[in-house]
Amino acid sequence: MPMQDMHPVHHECGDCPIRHRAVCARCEADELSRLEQIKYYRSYQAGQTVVWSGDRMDFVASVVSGIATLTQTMEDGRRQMVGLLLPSDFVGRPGRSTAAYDVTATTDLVMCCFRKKPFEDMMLSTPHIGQRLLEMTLDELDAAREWMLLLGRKTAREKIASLLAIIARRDATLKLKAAKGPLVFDLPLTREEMADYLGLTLETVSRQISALRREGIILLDGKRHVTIPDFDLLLEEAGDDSDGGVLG
Amino acid sequence: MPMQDMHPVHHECGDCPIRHRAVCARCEADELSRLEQIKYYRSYQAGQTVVWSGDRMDFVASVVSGIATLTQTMEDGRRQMVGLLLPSDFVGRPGRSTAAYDVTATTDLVMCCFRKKPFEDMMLSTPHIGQRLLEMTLDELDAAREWMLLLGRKTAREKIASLLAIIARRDATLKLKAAKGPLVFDLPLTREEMADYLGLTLETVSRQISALRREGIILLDGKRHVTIPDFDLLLEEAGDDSDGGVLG
DNA sequence: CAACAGCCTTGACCCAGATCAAGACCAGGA
DNA sequence: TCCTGGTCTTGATCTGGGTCAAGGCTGTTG
Repeated sequence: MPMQDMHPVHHECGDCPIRHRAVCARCEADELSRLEQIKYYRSYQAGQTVVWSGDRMDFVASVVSGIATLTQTMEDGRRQMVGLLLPSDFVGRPGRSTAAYDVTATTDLVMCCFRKKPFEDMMLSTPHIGQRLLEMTLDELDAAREWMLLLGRKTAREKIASLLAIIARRDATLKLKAAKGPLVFDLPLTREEMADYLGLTLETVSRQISALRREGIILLDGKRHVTIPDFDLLLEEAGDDSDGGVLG
Repeated sequence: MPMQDMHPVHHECGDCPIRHRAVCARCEADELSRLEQIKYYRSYQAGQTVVWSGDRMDFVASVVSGIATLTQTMEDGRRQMVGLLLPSDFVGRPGRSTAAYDVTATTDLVMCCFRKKPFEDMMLSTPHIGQRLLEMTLDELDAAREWMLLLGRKTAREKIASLLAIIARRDATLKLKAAKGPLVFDLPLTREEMADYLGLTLETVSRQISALRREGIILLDGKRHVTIPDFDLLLEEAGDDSDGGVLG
């Protein structure tokens, strides 16, 4: 086993199986080494497609670095993003052999993969992993339902504000930053990708971002670099009551 | 144990824990009797609220008969349905003590409940149940993602056609009916509830249903009784490519 | 350097679906 | 029997966001 693939039992690395760091507290060296044996890495360049909907997909994976999206496309080309995968998020479904969505790398992407069959075997023999996976899936379901409220009932302005809040919050979480003070980050999505996320056109996305900038709710440096001087102000525009975190 | 609560190991009843009939093939009499000991029934009238979002919820449950909905509401009253629960569907989240959504009975409803603590204990000692729950949650996540495509990108007409297709399909499944021939069923939702499902207003729902009726794609007897002479014709209007089942 | 390609912005106009309003239908209660 | 309230339909009008079109900005390639 190469050096960089070894780590202690209670490691904190981002490439662990199904956010493995959260499981480690109770896991055994034995489990870990079994996971080590079936894992491998894959890298993709920004814009590359990981799998197409309907393709055979014989692995599950977790995002190590970079950002990936899940999208659905109708025959006439209308697209809807249905998942946004940030580092530590899980991709793939145990018990299914073909991908249900297009998976695309929107930035350079590294994933930690597990061949499906051995992974499923491990799930059977190691209840922790299944439990952790259930927890993560339930979180994703909650996020999807928050997203449904956004798609069905929010205005364009509220949609943009919500998306910026989601990205800002997740970015702050990843950086382990304190909640207060202005938030600064780079948008990981193009205007078109944001439109696909929000059920809008890219023109509307552009217009609403310009409006928020004009009104001082966000600051823009270039097209991607965002500063949020007052997060509460942004949340007000988003129309959220609960400010529970929403993820991909 | 009262007579009506006893059943053989490979029963087919609809009130079983987390669609228990699907687990039975591999479950033991022992497990079953433990489940029997922690289960109880609750009934609600049409229109009654089961729990409000934010309320304490110390049970998980599966729908025995009738229909329930999960909805989210914004402060100004905009509502979005985020789940439609038909018989055998599961409600509640292990590991969370308050409800995240309003749960409402839209028809008379019977649920088979399990107090949360003993249910969670059982999950730990009985891997089957956790596995089955993971499977069901993944199905729900897929359904939610299909729903997101509907909310974000479909026209009003496509939304209505999709909803009718979903209800017709699930209804046929519950009745174990053959796929061919005209489908006949009663709409379990008011126009307003359909609107909340689809991210539309009730007027638009009404107009689009009228349009589909005028064009012979559906037949209406009264306001609720629907006949679909040709299911494929309906699917065409729905704009679906995959005709995989979508559920609540 | 110019030419080009991606990405983004802004304007002008249009239309699907929201909003506002009026009434139809139907079941239940007095 | 007539009310009454809930549900549904239909019409008239309005508007948020889509569509079409014309550039602007920036980085890359020759």
